[in-house]
Amino acid sequence: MFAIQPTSAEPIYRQIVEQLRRLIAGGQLVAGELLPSVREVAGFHAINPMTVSRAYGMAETEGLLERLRGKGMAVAATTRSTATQTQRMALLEPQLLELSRHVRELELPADAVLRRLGRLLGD
Amino acid sequence: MFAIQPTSAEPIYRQIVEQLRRLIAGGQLVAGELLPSVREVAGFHAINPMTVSRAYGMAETEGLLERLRGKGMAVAATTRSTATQTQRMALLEPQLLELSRHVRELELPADAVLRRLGRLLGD
DNA sequence: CCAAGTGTATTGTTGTATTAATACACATGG
DNA sequence: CCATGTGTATTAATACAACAATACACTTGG
Repeated sequence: MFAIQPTSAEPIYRQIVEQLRRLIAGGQLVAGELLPSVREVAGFHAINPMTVSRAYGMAETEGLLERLRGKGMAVAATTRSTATQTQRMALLEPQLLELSRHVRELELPADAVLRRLGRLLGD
Repeated sequence: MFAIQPTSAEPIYRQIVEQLRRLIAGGQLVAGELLPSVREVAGFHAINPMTVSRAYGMAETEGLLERLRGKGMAVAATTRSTATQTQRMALLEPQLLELSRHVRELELPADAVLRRLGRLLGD
């Protein structure tokens, strides 16, 4: 039901869109699957329904979702259920670049960072 | 002279503050060192002097910088020149946590991510 | 058929964040 | 001494996010 942090600086509607991008690319949401309704999500997180609608609308424009009139929003059929690993890695690239810039500014040794990340990734 | 991207969603003043935090913690800016003046930075990047001043002001409040009246801003003397590696790693932690959440959502294998990051870090 | 469920367009309001424009107080240093 | 350099207080302009309250078009399912 989406991990939303209403306090974050990241706008809520964008948190939802970006999460949709990753969950669909990763295959945790499969083509045709019906999403929780705008009012469900809004009620659960105590946010405005229009905020969720906005996120869904952007995801539709992006081709991630499609609107089933009267039923709700579903994962678009045109989306190949799971993107290739290379495609999924590409979604991570900007974040990795920013991270490595920060590592350099902090003058941290690469292996220490890699060890810590490895542990976080459950390895 | 700071790496600023005026187009980024990240506010300019915060880009500066966070960069100061890392450069000081990493030891690339040493205690007592004089920073480029507000107008120098603003002119160089074609941004408003007040934006730079705001960043400097916040860094002073945070104890990173101190104001030398009539001369400018300098790296605070109280700052131990270089933080311990553990302290520097802590500054990276939030970013690592967000990254690992995205990796899970994308269902990417840990070793692929670690290999890519390793390459970006110059191995 | 029709109540109840979809998403959404519309309008207005509120609160906040960011940046800009301007003018000011102050210290330096030849 | 005073031109020149600091940083900054103040005010305003702009944009954006989120909320609120409706009303609407549509489909489903009993």
